[in-house]
Amino acid sequence: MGKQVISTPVIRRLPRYYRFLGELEREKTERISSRELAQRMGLSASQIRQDFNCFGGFGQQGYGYHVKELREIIGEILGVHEHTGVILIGAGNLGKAVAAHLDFQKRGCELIGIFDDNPLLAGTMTANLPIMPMETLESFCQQRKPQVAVLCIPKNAAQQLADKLIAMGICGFWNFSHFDLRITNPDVIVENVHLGDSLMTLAYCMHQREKK
Amino acid sequence: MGKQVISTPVIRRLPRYYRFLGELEREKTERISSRELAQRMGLSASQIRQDFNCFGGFGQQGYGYHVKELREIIGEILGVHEHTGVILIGAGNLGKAVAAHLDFQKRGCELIGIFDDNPLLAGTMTANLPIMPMETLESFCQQRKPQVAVLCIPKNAAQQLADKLIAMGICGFWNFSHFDLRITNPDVIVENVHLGDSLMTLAYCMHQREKK
DNA sequence: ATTACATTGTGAAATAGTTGACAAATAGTG
DNA sequence: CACTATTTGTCAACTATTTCACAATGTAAT
Repeated sequence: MGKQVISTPVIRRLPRYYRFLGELEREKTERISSRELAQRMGLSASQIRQDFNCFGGFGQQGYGYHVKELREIIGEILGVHEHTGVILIGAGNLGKAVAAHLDFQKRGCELIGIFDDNPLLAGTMTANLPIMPMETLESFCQQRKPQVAVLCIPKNAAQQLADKLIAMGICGFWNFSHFDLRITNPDVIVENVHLGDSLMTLAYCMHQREKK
Repeated sequence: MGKQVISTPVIRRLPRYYRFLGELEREKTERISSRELAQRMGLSASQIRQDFNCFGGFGQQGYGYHVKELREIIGEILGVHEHTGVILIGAGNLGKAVAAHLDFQKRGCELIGIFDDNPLLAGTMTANLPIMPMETLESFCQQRKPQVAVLCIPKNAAQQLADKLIAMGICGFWNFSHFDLRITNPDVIVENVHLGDSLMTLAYCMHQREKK
């Protein structure tokens, strides 16, 4: 059984499965069938079976899936027990909110440093970490070797900074700047969060709705 | 030429086209071919032509597209000149950041009210708006008739609040809570922003990368 | 143990989305 | 004006993704 490549749509559904299974676990549900889970998640049962089957299939015929076991397996696939080092750059409104709002540890990441070029912020605490000046970024990366950078910076600074960060050993970006990074190195992974695009999509749908 | 339905992937690309065309306009570029735009955006030229053609095609053979004109048309399609009323609920870290960080007006929306159930926040200003107590939400909706609610609240409060908001006339949600709303009414539009899922997807890709 | 029922895993069919190819049209040039 | 180089709009081919259908297998009840 050679290792097939998992398609992007499947990967993007995994965190959602993980979330729903967490809910079920909290509700003390021990088993669930693809049909029930499908109904709850608004998917088709066959899609769920197909998805799980990409990783080998962990159900039992005539029974369904063990909620706890299934959640653990998906957690393992997602790597929730990893400790990927993450730094966050730009401690403005959004940067602080991201640092404070998300539990990185539950998601296989560890936020180990926050940087901002505003000297007034240096030393203030966010998410139990002191905000550090940009001058210290390079030596920090040499010492601690973070792999992922969260970019919460204005769009005009993004590309230049990203290039520098790659030179410092960063190989993954969680990009909140309203800018699409041009990364030539195929080993560098970029996950964009374009909040503006998301809002515009909603606005489009709202205004289409009106027309009906 | 009957009006076909535009597929979701196409719609989701529109804001990105709009963004890139804005950049080109700022660079004083007057015309662009699908080939050049494709290269810049990392898409195929044929996809770009196909996408624009959903709305009728606004290029000129042998010339390409007028940047400014094209941007205006896409802006019109997206409804950037609309004034959809938006309220934001939950003025924590994330709520404040979203309110302050995004230019709603440029995207066809108008942020007209911010609400939070913490009485200590009542009256403090965010994004030029006073934070209002939740008790005033209903009368506010009756008067101002907002259509969209941004949910920046804990996941356990989300479903109940969403139901109430629908009863108050809200028909679109921009949902930042780590919870998938169960909305039965097909006329209500939900745009989820699951930051946690996005981070997990990145984490998955990072840890797959390692294995190679 | 036997039987009836439920539910998975899976290959095949159907649907959706992307890419390729080219005729038709226009721009630009001498 | 005639000719060449571009580039769109569009149909068809291709690829990816989802859904369907059902044999195989296990559960649960008697």
